Amino acid sequence: MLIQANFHDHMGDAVPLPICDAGVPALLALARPCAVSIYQANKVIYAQGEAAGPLYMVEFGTVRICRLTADGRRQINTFHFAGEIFGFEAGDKHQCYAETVNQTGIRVLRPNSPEGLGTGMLSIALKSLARAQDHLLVLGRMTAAEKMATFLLDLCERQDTDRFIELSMQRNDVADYLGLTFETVSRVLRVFKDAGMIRLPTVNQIEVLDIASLGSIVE
Amino acid sequence: MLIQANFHDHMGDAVPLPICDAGVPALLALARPCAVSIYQANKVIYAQGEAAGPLYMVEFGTVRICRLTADGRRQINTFHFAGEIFGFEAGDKHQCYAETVNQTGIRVLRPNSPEGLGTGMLSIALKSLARAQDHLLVLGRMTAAEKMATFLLDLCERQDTDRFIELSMQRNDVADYLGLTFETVSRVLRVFKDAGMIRLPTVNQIEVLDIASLGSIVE
DNA sequence: CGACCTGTTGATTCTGCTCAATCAACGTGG
DNA sequence: CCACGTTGATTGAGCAGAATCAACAGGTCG
Repeated sequence: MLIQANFHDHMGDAVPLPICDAGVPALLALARPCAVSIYQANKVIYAQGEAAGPLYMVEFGTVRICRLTADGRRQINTFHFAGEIFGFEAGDKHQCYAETVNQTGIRVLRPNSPEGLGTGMLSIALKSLARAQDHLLVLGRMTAAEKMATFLLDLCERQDTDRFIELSMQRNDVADYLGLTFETVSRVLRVFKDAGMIRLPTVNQIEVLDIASLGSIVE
Repeated sequence: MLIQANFHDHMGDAVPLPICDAGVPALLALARPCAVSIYQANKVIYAQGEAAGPLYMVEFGTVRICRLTADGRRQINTFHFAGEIFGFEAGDKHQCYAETVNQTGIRVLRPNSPEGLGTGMLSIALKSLARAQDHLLVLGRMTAAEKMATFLLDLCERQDTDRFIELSMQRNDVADYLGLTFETVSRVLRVFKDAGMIRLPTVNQIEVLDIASLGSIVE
């Protein structure tokens, strides 16, 4: 079991490990291979306002990219899972902050040419943009049930399963991702369960029983 | 006055004009200079699902980038004003559609190198991403008044004024941009007016009387 | 003039939030 | 081993903010 660490600790306590396996995607051959750091849960990878620089790749675990309002409300823009890349910014400062959700391995990608990773980076940035645009529709125009169904279907796709979802984040994170409260997340899951669409074997597992019905909620 | 055209007409009826002024920004010197097309209001520039290809630059007027849910609810992701560039996509198909809001001049930018506009395009894509991320926080975690105040302040910045806003879009567009109904937009504007923060000389003009108070709503 | 469109305003409804109690899982310390 | 505290999840009751439904006003165009 993971040792739950204090919430807002910084990356200083990450444990850098000299793991350098050769299985890095071809896209990223341009970057200098770097060690993987292992972070415990709820550790800050970079903070809002911090100087932006390197890119990061998730080796295992889950990362959340967040923003806060002045009075502390939080919006999670995206979750990143194994194999995904994050950390690019328009300006020279991070306007979002990145944290680990659970125990997570992160590889730093330092471009070895001054102008960055070039074409590969553009393609990744455009994918991020597409994902953000998808999410705008969800946040702006969907009901709680539609948001939740969209989220579950997205997880199914990204975890490459049509039945068993491992939920690495907790209700609070899901709520802040979908623009809801954690109570509403809980209630909607119950509705889906009562409708026979899902099962909840444990708190962190969701078994999808009727993917078609979930799909029909989103339409 | 503009001639209001039918809603979902396609770009076939755009009037291509052979205007080729030399004032194109340095960033875009890589693109073949093209003619400017003049569109009337509410014309489709590209449709959802259509093959993505060229970039577009707004010469004058306003463009909205939209998505629809299956049952017709609309989310406007961004508005684009003069000088701004839009039209890039992650895949080979447009996942959003672009329409003119009012009479608008659009220059098509066809990259003359096969891999596109390169570094310049990355920088533009990252700005779009940053804008989308800002908007996620607005849609997910702000109240109607906060959304509206954020929108007005954003318009002030982008129109480079701290008093007189020319509102090129109508209430319905603002609502679909902020994830509200047009009635709510109307009501919130009235609240701001009654509070002495703004004046509404005409339906399409907003004079900001107390920018500090607007700012304090957003915090 | 009448038809239509956009915007404003009012009345009512309802979705999702707030506040609060309870429960289960887990760890700690006597 | 059990009492206790903590944390995350569930559930309930009541409320509030925004949506919906509806009426109406002002402007434009045929």
